[in-house]
Amino acid sequence: MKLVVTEKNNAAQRIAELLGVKKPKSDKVYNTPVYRFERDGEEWVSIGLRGHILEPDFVPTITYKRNKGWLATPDDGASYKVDIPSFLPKPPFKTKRKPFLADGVAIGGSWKMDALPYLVYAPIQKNPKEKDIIRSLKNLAKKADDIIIATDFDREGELIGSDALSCIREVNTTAPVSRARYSALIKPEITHAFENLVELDMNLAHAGESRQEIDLIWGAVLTRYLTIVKFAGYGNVRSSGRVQTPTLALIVERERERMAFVPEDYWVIKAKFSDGIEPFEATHKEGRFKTQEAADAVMNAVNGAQFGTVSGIEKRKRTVSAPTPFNTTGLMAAAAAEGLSPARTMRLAESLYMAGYTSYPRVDNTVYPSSFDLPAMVKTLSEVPAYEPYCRQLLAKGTLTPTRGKQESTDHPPIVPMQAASPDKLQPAEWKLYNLIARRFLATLSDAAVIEGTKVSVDVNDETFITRGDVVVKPGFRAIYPYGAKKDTILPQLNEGQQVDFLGATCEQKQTEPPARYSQGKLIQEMEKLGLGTKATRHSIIDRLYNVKYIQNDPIEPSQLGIAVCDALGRFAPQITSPGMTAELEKDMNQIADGDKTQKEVVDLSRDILNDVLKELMPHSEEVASALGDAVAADAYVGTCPKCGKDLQMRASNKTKSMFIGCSGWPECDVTYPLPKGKVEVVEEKCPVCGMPQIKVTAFRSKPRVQCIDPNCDSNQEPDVIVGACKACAEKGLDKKLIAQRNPRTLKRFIRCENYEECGVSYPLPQHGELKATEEVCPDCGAPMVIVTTGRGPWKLCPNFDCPGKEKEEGAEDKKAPAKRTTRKTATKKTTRKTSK
DNA sequence: GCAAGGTC
Repeated sequence: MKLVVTEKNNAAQRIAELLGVKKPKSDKVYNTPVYRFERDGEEWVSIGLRGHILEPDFVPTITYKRNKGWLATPDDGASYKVDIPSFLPKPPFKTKRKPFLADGVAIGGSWKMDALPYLVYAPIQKNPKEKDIIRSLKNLAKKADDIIIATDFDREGELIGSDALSCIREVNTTAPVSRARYSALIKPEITHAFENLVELDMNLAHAGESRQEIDLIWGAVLTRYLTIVKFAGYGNVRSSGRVQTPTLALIVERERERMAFVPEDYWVIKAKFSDGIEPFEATHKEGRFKTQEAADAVMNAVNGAQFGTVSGIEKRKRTVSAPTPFNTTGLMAAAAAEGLSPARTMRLAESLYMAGYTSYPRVDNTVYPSSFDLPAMVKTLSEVPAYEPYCRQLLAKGTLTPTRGKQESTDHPPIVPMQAASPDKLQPAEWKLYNLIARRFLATLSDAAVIEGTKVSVDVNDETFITRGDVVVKPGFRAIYPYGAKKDTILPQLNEGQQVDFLGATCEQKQTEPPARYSQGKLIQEMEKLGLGTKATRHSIIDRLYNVKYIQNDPIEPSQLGIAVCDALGRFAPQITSPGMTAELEKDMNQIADGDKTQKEVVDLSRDILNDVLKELMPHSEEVASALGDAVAADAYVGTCPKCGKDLQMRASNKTKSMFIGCSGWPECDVTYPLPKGKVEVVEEKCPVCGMPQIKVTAFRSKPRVQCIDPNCDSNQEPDVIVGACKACAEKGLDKKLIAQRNPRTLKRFIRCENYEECGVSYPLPQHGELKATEEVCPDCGAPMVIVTTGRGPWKLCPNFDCPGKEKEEGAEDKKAPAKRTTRKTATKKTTRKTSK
């Protein structure tokens, strides 16, 4: 039996389909899907892994024996000798604190300062990460006479394959192993790869493994250092890493530029004209006036004028080149403009690739390989009706000359369509992305677009105003690729010397703007430029920075903590804050892949460098600790406590983890304020009514609002509203009112009967928006209807969560989307939207 | 409780 090992399940299935003479049989081995098929009269089976199935970690314990030296004791297997440099003390250790190292030394899992120098040199073992898959793999491997590693064709793929092989070798030491290399899951590629099998490139796998080890060692040592130097409780990890820290540094650097920026005033003058048919606007030719005097002089000069004269019309044609082939970043940027986030785009691209519609989505290359049969690919796309006429035009041109991007590599071709698709075969979002990729491909084979720009000058009392218009005269690639194209701005038909009505001018004062903060999309592009992370990981790196609270908001700004971490590492561990470390690592990995260096050489050197870094960092621990402490306090700072004068801070409840504002003088001072649901930011302006700090609250899908933190402040008082009579009490002959009110402590708004103690009638209410009573009662349950007016307009709703009318609606919805039992809150929301006018 | 890299 021949065993094919792929990186993921979908690839295993697809390869089985493409290689098998008949449809492959889906089977399961210990819950892992496998695919059995027949080829050349032989039995084959393919299994997909789940990316990396092994994970590196430190050996948990090392031991020092007087006569043997340092020994590592891995989780499984015999202990072996370790090179711990002689400058590190041997036990028994003399430290000021309790001796932390005894004969059996826990280093791998130790979060103690004293252990860090040893951690730098701790040996690394590989632990199983996907136990189920490993079990299935071994089970199949026992029976295999031939093993073909068919993981993705890149460095990590080679590593994943070699990890799989080491698992296989534990149960099968003899079966020959070969490697299939392919860069698209299509028949010609796959058959070619399996008819031209090569060897697994162990050097390349070792290059990948050194990346894993260096990332782990540096990441773990620096993360543990930052976390314990100023321990802030479990769940408060201060992380650092080869990719995330330089990325953070980019954000911090941009913030510094913004802080150093001195804005300058300038003035812009715009004038309105009309040719008698339609109005148009023009800007004074000066553009930005540096002084108000200069601007005023122009305003005075044109003041009272009735007419302007068209003093010049310039027409100039310019060409816009066809776009270059898509690599991952190019695709993400173009898709972002169509409303698909980077993460979503990659998910969709992966599934299109898996289904064989498009080529491998994780590429840097932007140059088509010469092996591409471009006319054949265009012919394939002409099966899509919407592209057919354009494809015919392209093919009629004869030779097709594609555009080329700046990045050229041979690992994968740029992202291109592999077969025709149609909107009914794909999910809407998949089709959207396929459409983008297919049209982009056709665009790269097309002529440039020609655009005619018109510049019109209009003089008013010797002051010249200018307006511009654009019209496409030869669409070229624009005919098939409308993305990112500006709409034509068409000017009225004007002639030189023509008189037009002058409808007045306005002068606007503006200020020059500091460099903009990064958006997530821009940051990803910047990371790519610097070689930070991979196409598959950049988005998750940014997420990580959000999670450890180094950065906030979008566009991204650093927190004080983020700035402090960056400063501390920049001073004492500059290697980790610069993208240079990644560049060095890339070089080293290439040398390992080429056989010019060994994995051990590279990793050992990296350990020595980290050792030097740690020697810088450790003596400055107090400094770093206080800088981090101050930064955390600054991030949490809300204002001054009215009772004791200490700082009010954002805090998380120990029990519920929910946020509130509390005094830093606790437990001596017990001042607290509740926080409403949603995203909360402290604003600088104090409450105009009571002078307390204010917060900006952005609740889910609503506009932000600013409010005083003190629930008892007059600005937060909302009169109780009588919304109707209590039906339950009325049935008992009592005349009781239902009152909409807020809990003074939690600020939660709800409706309650004034006789609540006895009847227990209460209804939930939306927390925001102005509330009004109505005369109506709900036809389904008799509860009083209310109107809530938010930024999105007024809604009329029945507040009763258990209203039978809601059951009806939910029931109707359940048929369409079953098993969506929503929480109380969202259920209320859903219905309120429905019943809105 | 760490990293970054795969994949889901």
